[in-house]
Amino acid sequence: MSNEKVVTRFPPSPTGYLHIGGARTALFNWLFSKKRGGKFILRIEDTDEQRSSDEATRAILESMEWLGLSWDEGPYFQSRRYDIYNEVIDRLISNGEAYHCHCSQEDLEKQRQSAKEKGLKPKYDGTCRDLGLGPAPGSVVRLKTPLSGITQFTDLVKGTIRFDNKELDDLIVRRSNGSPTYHLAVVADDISLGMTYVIRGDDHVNNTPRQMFIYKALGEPVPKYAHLPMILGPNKTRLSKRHGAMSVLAYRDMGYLPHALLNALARLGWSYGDQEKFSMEEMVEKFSLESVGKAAGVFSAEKLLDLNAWYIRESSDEFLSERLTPFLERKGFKNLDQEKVKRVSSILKVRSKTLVEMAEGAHFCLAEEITYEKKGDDKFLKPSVVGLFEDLNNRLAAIPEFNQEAIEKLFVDFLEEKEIKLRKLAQPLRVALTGKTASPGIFEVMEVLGREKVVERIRKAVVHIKNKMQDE
RNA sequence: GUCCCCAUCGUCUAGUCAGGUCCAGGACACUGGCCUUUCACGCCGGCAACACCGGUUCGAAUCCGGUUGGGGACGCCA
Repeated sequence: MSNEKVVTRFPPSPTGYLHIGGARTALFNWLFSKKRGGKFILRIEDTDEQRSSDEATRAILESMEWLGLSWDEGPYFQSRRYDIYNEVIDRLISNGEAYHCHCSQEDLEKQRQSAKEKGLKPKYDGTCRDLGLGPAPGSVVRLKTPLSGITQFTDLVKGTIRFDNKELDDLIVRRSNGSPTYHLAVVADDISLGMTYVIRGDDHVNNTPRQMFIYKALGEPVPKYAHLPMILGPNKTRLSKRHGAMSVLAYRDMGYLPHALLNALARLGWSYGDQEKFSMEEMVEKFSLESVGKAAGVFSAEKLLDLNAWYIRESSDEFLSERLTPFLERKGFKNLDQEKVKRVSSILKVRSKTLVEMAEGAHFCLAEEITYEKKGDDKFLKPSVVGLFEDLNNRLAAIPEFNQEAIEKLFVDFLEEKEIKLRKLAQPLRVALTGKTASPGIFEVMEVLGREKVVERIRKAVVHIKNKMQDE
């Protein structure tokens, strides 16, 4: 392992929430810096004053924190670093690497139009390039890019990529309102923050040569690049809000564990043999840019769900009850007994794919009253079980210890005496105790519910059945 | 349109750099069965792919060329 300094960054622009694609870029940068003992920097690219919002910034920070992708430096805000960019632009101008351009936006638009009509790539024709113009109202500053030659770089995931410089035009580095453009700000920041690796989405491949021009004009070393393949929506086109580009926070609210999301994201594009599940430590230890694939991929919500279910199953009761609490509170449960939440978590975790599902499943245990599911009520709460329920209730009230083991023993004797199968009794009882036809094991349910509630609910079920009989 | 990139089961992928051990492995989904007090979990089994064409080679998923298909970029957005 080299002792090369590693500095990576994640630079979202706060024009919307953080979605899957951004989160994966952040994750890969984070993993790479951790793996190499480097630094991970968060930078907010808010140079577009129109579209940036504080709300989006907050959502991004909240998402990063929830995911646990901690940053070593930042967040830096580009909007507060204009001095740096202006200094760089002025240097470019005085070095003759950039020039003032007076072309109007209308002219440029016309140029683009006619280029397209001729089947050419729309690009600036360089009208002002050698005019030696000075600044003027409404003018911009453009970089003087090479007119010929080849620009190439070795992408750490895609290999060598080369561009003919003729394909590129003189990009704007300072807008007519005086603000720096994306390319300029990115390069200036990456230089000033000492970035050594730029790991970003595939959609930036074409931006790379442009940014390399700026580095060269400034006489600065170019960082190493790694372009991650795009994440596609289910329709195989770019992820959009219509097609699965949900906010990271939406996943949180749907009851996903951050670790599950991170694991799913890691496996989208990166692999380590056949391994599917990784602890965060393993992810860091095993991550490498060489094993990142080149092809774009579709994010699978089903796989995420499976992973989430697995991580829930594997989590401790302690951890789960903590995570579950906000979801229970959202359902209106207040002053929760944490011990009880822990116990219900333990019997629910094997059958919950999300925390939302789990909170739903915990209802029977935490709510004062339950309502019977129509289907279960009709099918199982019948007059034929009244006698059994009453008899059973007397015995449940009488056993010394009210735990699973004791209850099960009581049942064995009871069933033998009545000469019935457990299934004859379990389903009606399940409906009586939980209101539902599906629940954790009936003995587990009883223990978690506690003797008092069990006896009460069986009694209420008996009353309920008798009422139904009268109504008929 | 021009440029850049990509191409293994429905999806994520292993295998491709160092061609034979791959009539292609794993996972998710789907599906048959077992277990069983329900629902799950778990276990056993099934379905299912090297885009196409040509070349190199004794031999190609793997190397080369082309075709097709897909994605991305072409902004005073990032």
